[in-house]
Amino acid sequence: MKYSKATNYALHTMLFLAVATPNKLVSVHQLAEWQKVSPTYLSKILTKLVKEGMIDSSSGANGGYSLKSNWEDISFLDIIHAIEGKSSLFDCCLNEEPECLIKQTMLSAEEKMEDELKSQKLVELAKKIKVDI
Amino acid sequence: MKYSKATNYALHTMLFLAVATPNKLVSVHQLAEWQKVSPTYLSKILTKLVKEGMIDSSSGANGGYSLKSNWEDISFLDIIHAIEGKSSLFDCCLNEEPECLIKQTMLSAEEKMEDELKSQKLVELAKKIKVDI
DNA sequence: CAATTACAGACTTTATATATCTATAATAAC
DNA sequence: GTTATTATAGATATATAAAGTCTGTAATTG
Ligand code: SF4
Ligand code: SF4
Repeated sequence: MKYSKATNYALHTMLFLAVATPNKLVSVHQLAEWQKVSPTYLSKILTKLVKEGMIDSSSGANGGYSLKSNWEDISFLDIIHAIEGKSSLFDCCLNEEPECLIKQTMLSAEEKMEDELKSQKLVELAKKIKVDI
Repeated sequence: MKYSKATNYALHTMLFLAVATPNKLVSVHQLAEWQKVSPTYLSKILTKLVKEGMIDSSSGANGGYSLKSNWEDISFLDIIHAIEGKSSLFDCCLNEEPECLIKQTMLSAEEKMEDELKSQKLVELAKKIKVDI
């Protein structure tokens, strides 16, 4: 069980947009070159973020991607959910038996991780990095 | 990102051993039939648990698997680690940059989940289930 | 010895992640 | 309006890992 590389690319891209160029448009070409990944593949990933309403895109010359105006609300969990989906990490055969203790335990542990990821806002990381620089 | 079915089988098996027959030997045949999974596949999984010192096995007629004497210390995390391995869920290209904020955030969230899984002991679940019955 | 059970390794199958290729649509610059 | 630039979509391909099978071996019991 691992986070996918796609999630990794999404997190890095979002932090890049937040730190380096909070307003300007950045092309997938730049982002892909920086992360050493193919532009078409990264494009697929970024399109998911667009559909989740986290970033804007514009076609044409000097087009690219930019954070949406409400970007300061975005958490790590939002980004991860956009790429990995929102279903539980624990799949059991039948999702009947709501009071099953195994399921409860696994879900509650997962919730602890999600709570932490939800509390980590992109904007806070971006601020810290800017101070470092 | 999902927990593997193997982890699911391991958790179910351990709880079965803890609840139903804390002392007696149970064959993989029984365990596999109960979980509707092939015996040879389940056998592979249980061998991992043997190697991690969580259960004992004995060959020969009337052989099978049983919990080890120290089984009351076993947590969910122990079982999961035995099957999924102990490496982090978050893999980034170079594991340099120890102060990287993305990595720190992901690892600390994962730690929250692991802390919860570590606090959930098999024996406590077994007790609750026995009371229910 | 014969039956039963765990263990080991090679192998196959299936599923998913990762990546590529090609074509289309939108926009800006000229 | 034409051309260059950029995002989007869908089909396809490759790589990797999970899931499961098959076969043979070792250990134990009776
Ligand atoms: S017993 Fe619980 S964990 Fe297992 S399959 Fe049923 S609901 Fe899921
Ligand atoms: S920047 Fe941080 S998260 Fe990204 S690859 Fe480097 S260490 Fe890993």
